[in-house]
Amino acid sequence: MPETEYSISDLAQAFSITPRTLRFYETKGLLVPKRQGINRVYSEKDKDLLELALRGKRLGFSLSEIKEIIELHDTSQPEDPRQLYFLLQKLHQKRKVLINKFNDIRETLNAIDLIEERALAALGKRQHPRVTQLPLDID
Amino acid sequence: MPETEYSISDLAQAFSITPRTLRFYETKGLLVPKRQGINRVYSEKDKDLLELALRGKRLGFSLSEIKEIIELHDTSQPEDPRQLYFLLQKLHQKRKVLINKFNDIRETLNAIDLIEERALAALGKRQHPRVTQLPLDID
DNA sequence: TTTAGAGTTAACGTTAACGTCAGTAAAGAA
DNA sequence: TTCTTTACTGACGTTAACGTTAACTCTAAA
Repeated sequence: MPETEYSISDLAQAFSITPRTLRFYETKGLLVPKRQGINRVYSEKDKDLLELALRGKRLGFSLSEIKEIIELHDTSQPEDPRQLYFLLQKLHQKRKVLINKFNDIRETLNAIDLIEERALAALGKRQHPRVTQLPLDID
Repeated sequence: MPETEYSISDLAQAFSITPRTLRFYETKGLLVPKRQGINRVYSEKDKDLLELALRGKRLGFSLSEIKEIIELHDTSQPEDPRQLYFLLQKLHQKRKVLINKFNDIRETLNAIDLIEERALAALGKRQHPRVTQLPLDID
């Protein structure tokens, strides 16, 4: 299979960002695409990393935090077993941060549910409680 | 019960932020505490709103987005039923945004699980797959 | 052959979210 | 009364994450 490749404006359009953003991410070491002459050529893997990065942004991670995750991705085949131990520890940390964000979401949803309940009650529309269905705490 | 109140530095310490941040939020209309003379006096409700705001920040919401949520909170007892309809619609929107973030978290956790699996496999430590336990999609 | 379109680097501009500093005031301790 | 603590209001500084503009190159079509 002939490995699909993308121009800078291809990716920009696909993810509703600007070429400037991609160039900026490159200066920050997030996505470093190949070059054909002077032009940037993005691989499928680059595209995946970009998707990962944009998810991170939506979750409020800074670009340097996102870079850390991407670097974990790159270091996932370490020669030194101590490198591996370090990697696993880092992964565990990131997982904790994400799970904290998850709990923040739960509690914010609870707050919203509460507002809705009070609003409905204030109108006498004694409706079944809305309660957004999410799982219990994890740690 | 004598309604607990807080000074600006009380709240700052409690949430590991600076007084400057609280004053800044006030200029943005997020938290507008009472005054005793010239000094700010925060109520229990102010404290709750601050907690809500900081959760929002951790989830990557901007201060103006956070202000919207707080305003929903304030408008939750509308006189006009059309106001109520508008409120319910807004609440539904916010819920969607939060659920999108939730799905972003799930997928990022999946990516991290994948890195760990590959790292462990690369070491021959054929361990039980880590797979972070989170619920399925919601919409 | 000119010209339109897409890409490049370099440099300055902008906005959000505070940090920092200067100068002032009130209130209690020494 | 002087000193320290805590708070206040400007006002300017800072950092992250891009936006915008300028000046140039390279194809590809007219």
